[in-house]
Amino acid sequence: MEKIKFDTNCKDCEFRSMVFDSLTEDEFNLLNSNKTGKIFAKGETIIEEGEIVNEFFYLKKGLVKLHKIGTNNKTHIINIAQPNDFISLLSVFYKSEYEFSITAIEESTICSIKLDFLKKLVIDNGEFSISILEKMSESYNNIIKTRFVINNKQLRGRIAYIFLYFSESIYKNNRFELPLSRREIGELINMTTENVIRILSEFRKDKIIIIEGKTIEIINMDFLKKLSRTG
Amino acid sequence: MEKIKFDTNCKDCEFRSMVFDSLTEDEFNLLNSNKTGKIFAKGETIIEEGEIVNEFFYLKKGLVKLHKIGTNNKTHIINIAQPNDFISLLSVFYKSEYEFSITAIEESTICSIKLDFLKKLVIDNGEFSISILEKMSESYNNIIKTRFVINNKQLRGRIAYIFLYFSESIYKNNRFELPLSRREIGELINMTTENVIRILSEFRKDKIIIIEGKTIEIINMDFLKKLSRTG
DNA sequence: CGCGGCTTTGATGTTCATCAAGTAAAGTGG
DNA sequence: CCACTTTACTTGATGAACATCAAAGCCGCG
Repeated sequence: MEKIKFDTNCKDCEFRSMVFDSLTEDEFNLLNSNKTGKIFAKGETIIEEGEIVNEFFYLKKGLVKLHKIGTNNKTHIINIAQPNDFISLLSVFYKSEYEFSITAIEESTICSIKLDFLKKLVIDNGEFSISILEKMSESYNNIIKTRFVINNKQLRGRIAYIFLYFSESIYKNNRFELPLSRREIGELINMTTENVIRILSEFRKDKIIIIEGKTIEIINMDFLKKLSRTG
Repeated sequence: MEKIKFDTNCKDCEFRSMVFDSLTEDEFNLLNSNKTGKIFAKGETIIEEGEIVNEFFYLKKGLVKLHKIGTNNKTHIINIAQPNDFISLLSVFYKSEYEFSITAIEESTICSIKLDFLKKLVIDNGEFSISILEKMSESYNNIIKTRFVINNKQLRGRIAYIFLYFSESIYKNNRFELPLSRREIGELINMTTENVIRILSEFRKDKIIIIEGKTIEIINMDFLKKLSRTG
């Protein structure tokens, strides 16, 4: 089945101001005709690890996870990407194959540009190169820093950290719907499903959060913040 | 005390073929006059976390560690960089301050280029931009992959992995001198000093390695490889 | 309506960090 | 160059944190 194509003019896209602003009028029009927009349903695979890189993707709307199967045959989630993230930046310039799989965890709109065209833009337009370098550094740095922070915490601290992340960085709300299953949360912050659930129950009993299935409401924000800081 | 300056013509540098090859004759001559070479002794700090970024460093010779203090106040080594690595690439295009400290773990020759000049090269020369993007992707990818692999192993597997890394990737020899103390090895692969020592003793007793102070010789390579694979 | 995946709780065992204490090695100052 | 201090290395004992195993309820979906 053909994917639903999403069609719009890049002029209306918030991305323009972020990176593509340095493009000339001509380049911008070319970009417009070289891009494709697609909508992926929750759970749908966008990129499979090992696929040949010939397009460059960015996330316009929705939420996706980057993941990879470890040597122990268990899936690990490396990162959650939000709108405006360049989700395939991590492989594009280095490898001919994607290093990670990418899957939608909410309905997501993905725009893609042919890699050759992107490279041409980089070669032709110096300001644009700098923008891409900055954006790429930022993405990579965030991933490294986040992994670093998570690994420095024990389980309770990791749950606190990730809940604050959802609340503050993604949903900007004390109450939000978890886009991940308990198992996926474990995959994201390196712990077993059982322990995710156990700590959730503990937090519920201690009146730090209210749980209604996938909906989480943070009640004692201070406690979570303290826990996230100290580990 | 002024640092020893190391002076040579970039024409003779192996780097040229790697990245700077795409520069024009003029740009290359400018590079030559904009670069400085310095020699750092073992243990000497090259960059301190938080310092302002205004130079771009690459490692011509030697071995350095990238490290950072975690929330638990313990030092963690993020990466070991080898000759030809662009050791400050990770912060240059994103932040105005370095994210990590960098310290020489062997006598190291570091070449540096003023950041403004590097940015000018990127803007002016499209092919060079692509080289930098590729090199940067590679560095970041390696770090993420290595951290991923290490965290998927238990202690014995981590030691096996890191010894194979020293033996195969750095020293190309079954016998090598460890550039890190036992504590630093722990900082690199996330374990306590005591457990590093314990597992070293265990490997010695099981005739997998011979230890003479800092010198390690791998005897049972197959065992180490198997251990490194399975965890 | 039955099957598989997700969730939950409890019991058990393993892995690893922490604590303690001692030896060896490497700087440091008189 | 020697006494002194500090840092690195080593081993053992203990306990905490966490994974694993087991069992059962729940829900959605074909």
